[in-house]
Amino acid sequence: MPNPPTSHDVARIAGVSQATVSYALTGRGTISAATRERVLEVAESVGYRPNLAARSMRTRRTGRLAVVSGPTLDHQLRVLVGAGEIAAAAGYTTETHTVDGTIEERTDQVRALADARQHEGILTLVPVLPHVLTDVAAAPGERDGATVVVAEATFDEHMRSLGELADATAVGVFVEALLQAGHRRFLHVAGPDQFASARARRDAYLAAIERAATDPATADVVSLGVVGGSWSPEAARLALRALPDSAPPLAVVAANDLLAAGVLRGAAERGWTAPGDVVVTGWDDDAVGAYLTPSLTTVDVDFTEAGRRAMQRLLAAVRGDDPPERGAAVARIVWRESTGPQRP
Amino acid sequence: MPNPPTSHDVARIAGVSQATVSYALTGRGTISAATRERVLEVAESVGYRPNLAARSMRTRRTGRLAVVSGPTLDHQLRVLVGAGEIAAAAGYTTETHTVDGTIEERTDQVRALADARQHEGILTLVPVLPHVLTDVAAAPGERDGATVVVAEATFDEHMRSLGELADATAVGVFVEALLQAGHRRFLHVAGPDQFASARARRDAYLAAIERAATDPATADVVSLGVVGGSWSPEAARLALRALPDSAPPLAVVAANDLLAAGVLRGAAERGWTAPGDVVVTGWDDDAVGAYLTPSLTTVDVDFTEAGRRAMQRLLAAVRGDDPPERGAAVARIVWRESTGPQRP
DNA sequence: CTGAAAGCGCTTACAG
DNA sequence: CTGAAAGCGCTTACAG
Repeated sequence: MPNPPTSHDVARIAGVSQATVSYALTGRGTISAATRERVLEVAESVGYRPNLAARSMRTRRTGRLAVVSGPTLDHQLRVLVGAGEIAAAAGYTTETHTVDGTIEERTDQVRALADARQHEGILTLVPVLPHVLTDVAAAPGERDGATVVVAEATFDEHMRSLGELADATAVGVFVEALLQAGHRRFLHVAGPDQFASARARRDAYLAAIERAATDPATADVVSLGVVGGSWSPEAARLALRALPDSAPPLAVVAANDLLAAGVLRGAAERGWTAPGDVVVTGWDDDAVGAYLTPSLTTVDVDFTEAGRRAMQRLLAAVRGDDPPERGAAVARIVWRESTGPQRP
Repeated sequence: MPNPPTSHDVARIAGVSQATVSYALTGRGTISAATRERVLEVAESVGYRPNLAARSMRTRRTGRLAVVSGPTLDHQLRVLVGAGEIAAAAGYTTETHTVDGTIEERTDQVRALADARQHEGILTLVPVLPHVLTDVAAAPGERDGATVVVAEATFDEHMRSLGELADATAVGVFVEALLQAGHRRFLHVAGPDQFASARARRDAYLAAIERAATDPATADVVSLGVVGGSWSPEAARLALRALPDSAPPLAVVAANDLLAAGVLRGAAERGWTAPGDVVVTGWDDDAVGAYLTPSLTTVDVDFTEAGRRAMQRLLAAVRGDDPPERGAAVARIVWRESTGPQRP
């Protein structure tokens, strides 16, 4: 068969009109059960598949969603899996688009994708400026049929990030537990400032230290400051090397496991023991981290679940439904050797 | 504007027929430069975007490609980035689909995707049975307009895997270099058998040992066998724990960095030094691996480049061109501390 | 309950 | 060089 069968072919074979075939497949018109069954049988037997381009032209629905990610984040594949799962269950296909550059450039690229109107909705995993985002509070009718754009992480008016993956409350838990265990000298190895998650963890660290300083029981806390500013473990290693000999005993809160690994390496190179002279926490539950010596205390983030939730928010926006309620946190602390024997 | 402008709207404003607008945009018909320019100006000014569903219905081309991946492989995001880059440059959009299950189930899922005929081509990164793959040697005209399916990794008649990412020649280099450095006792920690790459590395290990045994200079080589069979570092750690006390000095070829980390941990737990009692090699150039103590000798795989090449093969097949020539290897050995001071 | 017909927005021979 | 017209394969009021 040179061309795939169309609804006309099915109609001819089933001895009905083409419209009847359409009704049988969409289940929309009024049609007798017997006719529907016969049509569906014929459709099945000839391997009929509706031409989605034609359907889309009539319905003005494309059934396509786009997920925008950055070029490098390893964990985003898991987010994509979760998002794709939910979208598929709702009858949508998802396409992945990669954007890069400054936040303005990324925003422009998302805007261009939305203007192409090929998708019913766009979920962006990379932060973009809020002006491209759809006002989900507005009635769907007021949206001009424009593509709905929803972000996993976005910025509030203070450029603080919002979104599941930017939740940094575990940092406060780390600091408090380490204070409880007797630690008083702290250091934060931060990620790059452009990353919402990195900023959130840094801010949470500074807030936790400030809280500790205010509490009479821990007023003798001292922060050696915030170092780093990239996801490079080399920067973390060098930061450790640059510390004064008097630094230990030291508690380091690293913005992720990679930086924590750099910290451990730097400490080892100076002959500092871990978790003796230096304790350290990471983030992401990197698979290798559990097999470091000492194994890494970290935050296990359920990226797949975060992807599912983000997609649920997008779907709700596309349909004009109320946004789903926020679920339980997707982050869970995993205590291991790098913070010493104490557990909260 | 309630609906986006169509070519009719542009035609009306520009004072030409709708067909002329189409010619101006596709650059296909015979049309005066002046008219074309005027039409393009109007199109630009009203923000005209061709309706791709309508275009697709006429041209029978969708401009869409699909990339099929598994649900878990972290590195595949980089492959996707490379593949998407090439596809976008060729004017295609790429969609990501995830399949799971046995090889038969995955094959069926790819088949269903192809049968839907929504894509001009499908690139599968997960191995599938060869019968879904398009015979790229056949003339495009003989393909019935069916969706072209190309695999990154596939199986030859001996179920050996083919494809950039299954190239395991670095294993032979590891074994030879370690033999040269005086090592004679070897162990392979294998990945899961379902993975083409894992099988390729295991086979390359066995072949290298056999070669060494044949060579008079290294005939005293002894392999303690092949252990493991999953990507779990825990399995690797336990494998080390299960070794006899007499195992060292031992050279371990692990199927990836994660397993190598498990090996190092297991060795440390037994009080074996690395790279003294035990040397180990990994694979993938995991970011944390470089900061382990000892840092991990590994294989840096350019996943993005592998993705680019795979997509180039798909595009060639879609267009009916000859497949592109195989480029230089995408894998590069990175020697670090875990194999000791010797370098080949 | 079923069918004839219009129309979604394009591309492309064909006529002028 | 330009336009009128057909048609890609659907969905959906509307008439019977």
